[in-house]
Amino acid sequence: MMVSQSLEQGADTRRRILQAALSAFGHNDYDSVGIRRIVEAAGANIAAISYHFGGKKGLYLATAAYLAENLQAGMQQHLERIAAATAGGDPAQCRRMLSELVSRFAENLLTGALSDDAPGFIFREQNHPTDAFDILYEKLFRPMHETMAGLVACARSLPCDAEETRLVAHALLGPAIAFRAARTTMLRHLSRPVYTASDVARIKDLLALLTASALDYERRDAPPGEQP
Amino acid sequence: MMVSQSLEQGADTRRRILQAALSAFGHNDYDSVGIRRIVEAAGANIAAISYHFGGKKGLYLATAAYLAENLQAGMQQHLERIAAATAGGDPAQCRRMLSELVSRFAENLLTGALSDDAPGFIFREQNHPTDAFDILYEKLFRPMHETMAGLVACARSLPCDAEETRLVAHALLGPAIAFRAARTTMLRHLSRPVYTASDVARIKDLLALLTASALDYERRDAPPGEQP
DNA sequence: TCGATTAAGTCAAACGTTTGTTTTATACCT
DNA sequence: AGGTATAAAACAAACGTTTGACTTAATCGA
Repeated sequence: MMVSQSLEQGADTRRRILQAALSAFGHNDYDSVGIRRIVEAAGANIAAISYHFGGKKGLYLATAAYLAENLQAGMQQHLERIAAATAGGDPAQCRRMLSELVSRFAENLLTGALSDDAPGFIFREQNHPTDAFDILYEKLFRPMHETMAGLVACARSLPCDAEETRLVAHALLGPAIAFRAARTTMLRHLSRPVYTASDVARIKDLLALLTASALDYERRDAPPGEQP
Repeated sequence: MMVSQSLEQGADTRRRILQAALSAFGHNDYDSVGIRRIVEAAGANIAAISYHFGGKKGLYLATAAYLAENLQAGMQQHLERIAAATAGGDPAQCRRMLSELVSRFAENLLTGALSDDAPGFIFREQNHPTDAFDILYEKLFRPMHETMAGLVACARSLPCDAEETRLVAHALLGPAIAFRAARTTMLRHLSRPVYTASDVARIKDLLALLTASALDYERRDAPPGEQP
């Protein structure tokens, strides 16, 4: 246990501070969070922030990168699997995968390991973009959108980069976003303090159905039989 | 102009401060906004906040009430008209009104008079509810949700207070919310700095179609003819 | 292998600035 | 006179940052 104590001690402190910072910045605004509370929660010293991250702003950006990498790790496998399957080009399968992806996206937002800290960070960056937004966009939003757009394009026989494709892909993620971004409102509608496990299950199933049905927009007057 | 100068002067200062506070709290976090900047923008003195609102927290709550009243004023007419028509109980008409309401909701979020300031305020209260959330919920979220739930219940022949009804009503607002809450992301997807007028028009039309189509969830295998 | 040197990391203390709030004083109109 | 409103100044508290001393581990020359 004595080998390379100082070699890893710095990295450990860095990680503890990042974890504390993610929790703090996820639940409170940037200016509401004092670096004193962060280092206190991390069991470190105030000067550690200036030393390891160059200051509070540097810590914030490092936290964004830390968050992006952790979230990306939990999604990349699904996105890659879907991208591989999309190459086939079967619309029916793309519709199924779209429902599954939206459902899984909702689950990550509602019960994922980072579902407590990440949304607060992300939604703040949407309203008040800083340099952290670029990190989140490249590592999270863009890959997610590209995958969604690919599925929508396949399912609706549209060009991948068509404006309609992008709008639909974004809109289809809306319901899942709403259950997390407006969680407090939804919970008050349900007269409930938190989402229960069965709530999440019902939401997931409902979103899968709504997604599949919404994909048929502008086609409701078409013949009922399911053809490619 | 000389009558009751001091009687209205106080109210004027109050209103100017509220307007400046709404703009400030809508674009920046609570702790990022200094009361000195607010009174500077409002052309008032620092002590005016303590005098008129009892402090910064009192100003924030007053701003929430001010925002809620202004937003409510722009929606109540539509909600009342819809509520009156819903009493008829025609599912086909309810579906039409649902699409129209979602479309109008999106327009308010994207181009309304308060679309600059309000969303930032609202989304922050969703992530970090304070006493201001209760004000917003009672005056905005609950009436909107009740109307949506009523339309969904009528369109799908469900009880008004059924859990499914509430979930669907919330989910159907999701796409509109996504185009504003994740506006920065969507704009980057479109390689555009701001939504153009035609963007908003396309989004409105698309959301109306998606809403109508999504309402047919779990029924796609049913006979195509439209029956009550 | 020993002693000196360098670098990394942590720590308590103090820096100057800014925060929201309060106090004190001054006009203004009834 | 008396309440209303604004103004300037001062308040303690908290902010992010910096400083210099201290410990520890690794490196180097002899």
